[in-house]
Amino acid sequence: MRALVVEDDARIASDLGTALQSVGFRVESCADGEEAWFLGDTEDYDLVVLDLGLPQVDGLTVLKRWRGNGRDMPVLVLTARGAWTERVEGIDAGADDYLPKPFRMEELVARARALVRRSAGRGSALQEAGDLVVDTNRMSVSLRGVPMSVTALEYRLLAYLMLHRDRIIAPGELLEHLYGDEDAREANALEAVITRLRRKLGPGILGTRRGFGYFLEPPEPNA
Amino acid sequence: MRALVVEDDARIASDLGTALQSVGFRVESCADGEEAWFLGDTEDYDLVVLDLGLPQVDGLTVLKRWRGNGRDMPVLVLTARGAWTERVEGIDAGADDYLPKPFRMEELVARARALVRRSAGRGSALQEAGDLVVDTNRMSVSLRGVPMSVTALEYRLLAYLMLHRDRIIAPGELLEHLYGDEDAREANALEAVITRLRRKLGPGILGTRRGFGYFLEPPEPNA
DNA sequence: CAGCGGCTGTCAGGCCGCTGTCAGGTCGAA
DNA sequence: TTCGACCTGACAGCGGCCTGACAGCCGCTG
Repeated sequence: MRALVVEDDARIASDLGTALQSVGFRVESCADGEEAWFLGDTEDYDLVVLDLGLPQVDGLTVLKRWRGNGRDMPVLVLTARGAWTERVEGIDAGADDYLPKPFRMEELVARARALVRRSAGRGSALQEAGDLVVDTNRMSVSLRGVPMSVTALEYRLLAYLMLHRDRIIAPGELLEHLYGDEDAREANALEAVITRLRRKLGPGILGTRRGFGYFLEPPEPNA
Repeated sequence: MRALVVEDDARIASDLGTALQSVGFRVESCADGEEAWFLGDTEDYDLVVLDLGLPQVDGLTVLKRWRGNGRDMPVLVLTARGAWTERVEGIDAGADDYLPKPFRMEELVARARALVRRSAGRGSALQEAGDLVVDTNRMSVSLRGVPMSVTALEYRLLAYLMLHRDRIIAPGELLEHLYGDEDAREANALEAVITRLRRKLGPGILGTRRGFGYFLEPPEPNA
């Protein structure tokens, strides 16, 4: 999961970053609206946490621009306390959820995860695809009801494929998701993870489309 | 367990603090409504003890603000004796329990623990997970029916794992709940506690998921 | 005040599982 | 058949985690 934190208060931004990281997000952040607008428009995030009071360009303006350009990632807006009018404007601008400042980090995390799940079209902590079940609470995976042990990296890979099980994920996107671009790895690192995962999962689960990327096989209609 | 005491009388606040600490709470306190409102909104408490007569902002107002912001932690309100109108207002504001001043410390402690248990969705003071039983009344732990002695820190760690036994707890979250962020410790401090606990508990109770965190092993299905 | 013992954080050392890299091998597409 | 994308077994390094030792702190005791 890739998250963008747009927040000009360095301390809050840092807290947000660590909180989101601790539940599996890879977090990037920026402090002003201009950069936020650029990043949100060019990069692909699974979640954006957006503070409204920003230097240069107001958060609401940024949000409107994104939506105007057809960007539909879930956006969680941080509003000032009691700023009732901001909420209404936020709704119009296309925010997905709100949190008044100051807020509890746990609540933000809970809402963030709910947003991501909702945006993927599922509401449960248990995500299923065919024989595969991923429990985001226990961070565990089970296959045909049998729990299996996966490493941290394997888990993140599986969870990401699970969330986007309706499309094919390019290797570059997976590398981006697993490592980020600051400490990038060779493509072979990803292939190694895939191989190890397949050894555990068995055939017919994790598929490849040569030249395109990886995907989770749809459940068998028979049996 | 983390508790916030909101009380402007320094002596009462001090007594409350020691009483709650003696039954296992990590206590923070503040003396005016403004700070209380901020703390209750930003920090995560398992219990709040709230006096209504406060400088700056009235306790009821603080409580209403919390609830208005969706904070649902259990709040125990201290009312002046015979001020039954305050109770009615308190109910509307969203208090969970009341205690008229002056009160006996034992009663407050009992109600406080009952509140915490209720909010955790477990009605009993006895929490069980497999062979392990934690008695939050006596602050005692027993293993396979045999009582065992644990230190204060070990107890708090166990009680927290017990309360969240359905998921994996990241080391950062445990550090946060054992120490708070104001006097943070290195991760190794937590590891030391874990090691000492495991030495007492024996194998198969306190598990590790490398890269994720710690958890209580589910009970053995076989006898 | 000195001594003592329990509790706990820090340090240093070590183990071992995880993971990236490498060197091939395999397979599909044109 | 050729090329390149992809797979895979082996291996080494890293780092998460564990643990024994030690010292500081604190309450208790004489």
